Amino acid sequence: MPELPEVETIRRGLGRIIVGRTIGGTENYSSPKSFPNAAADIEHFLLGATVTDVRRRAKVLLIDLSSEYTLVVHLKMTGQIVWIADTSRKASFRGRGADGELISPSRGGVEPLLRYGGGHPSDSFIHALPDNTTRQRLDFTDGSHLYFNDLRKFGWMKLYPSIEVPNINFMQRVGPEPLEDTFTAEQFRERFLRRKKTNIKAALLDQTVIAGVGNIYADESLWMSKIHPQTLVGDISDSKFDTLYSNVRAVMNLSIEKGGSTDKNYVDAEGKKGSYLQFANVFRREGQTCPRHPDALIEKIRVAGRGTHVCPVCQPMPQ
DNA sequence: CACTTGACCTGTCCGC
DNA sequence: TGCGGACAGGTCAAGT
Repeated sequence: MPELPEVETIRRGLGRIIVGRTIGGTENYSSPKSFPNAAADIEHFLLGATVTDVRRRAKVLLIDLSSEYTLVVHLKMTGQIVWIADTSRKASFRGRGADGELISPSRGGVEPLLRYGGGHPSDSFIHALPDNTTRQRLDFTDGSHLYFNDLRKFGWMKLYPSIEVPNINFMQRVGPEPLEDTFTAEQFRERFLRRKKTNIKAALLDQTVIAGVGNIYADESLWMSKIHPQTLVGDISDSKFDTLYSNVRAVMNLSIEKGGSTDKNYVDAEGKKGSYLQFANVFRREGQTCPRHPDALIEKIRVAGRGTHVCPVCQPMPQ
């Protein structure tokens, strides 16, 4: 689920909320894979530690602790990290999501707190946590909680000594951050040209080429750039690469501005949905007209084993 | 080595 | 309404 903009949105929210809070307890909900550290490590390096920073690399969240350990979190497809205030106060919560949609207290709920999501967007709701997707709970000493929820159990969180984080296999292999000011169009093109014989969609999804692009932003940036997803990397001109470079960055920056994309499961650190999909041009819009070509209908095809959305007119199939 | 496919999980949706 | 199969935003291991 979460791609770079979603993880970045969570990072910003968590950074505002949990830095300075101290972890007093934790509980696993029958899913050892979701938090596989040994009990002794949890005891020594998690409990009693204070959060000092929340960082992001690619789609991975890095929660730094005063114990000089870092809680590394990968949400994979359906993971959520949701902070809930002191439940003993049973405060009702009412506010607006990033898309302006009213968040109302759950019907008759005893603890109408912040979790939002699951199910269809039109019947979004808030209910108390934990729920049946909760895999781990962290308890702060001020009475607030951080829930790690993950329907499909692909995601995980794991404690590493902070100094070891750069040596994790994924961190060694992952490509540069595409939104960094120092990342240039030339570097972008050079990285992709190491994958000349694969199609551009597979290359965009390959985290060792550049970091952070997933299925949504791959389809959106290719549509903006008028490139068919099955085009071989080696067949793309330098000027098209410049266009794609700009559009990958534009699409992900816009999504961060909109609080990310919520299709089914994604919520930010406060349980709110993102609104980027309202601005999407092709993703999940098969059968609708292309914004550039009122006569053309967006198609859904399969590329690199993934559902892929294209306009057959502005993204003509390579021969 | 470059590239593709299947596996990891659970839930939902679609066609018969 | 029930049932089987395909599919879902990510990554790795194992295969060609």
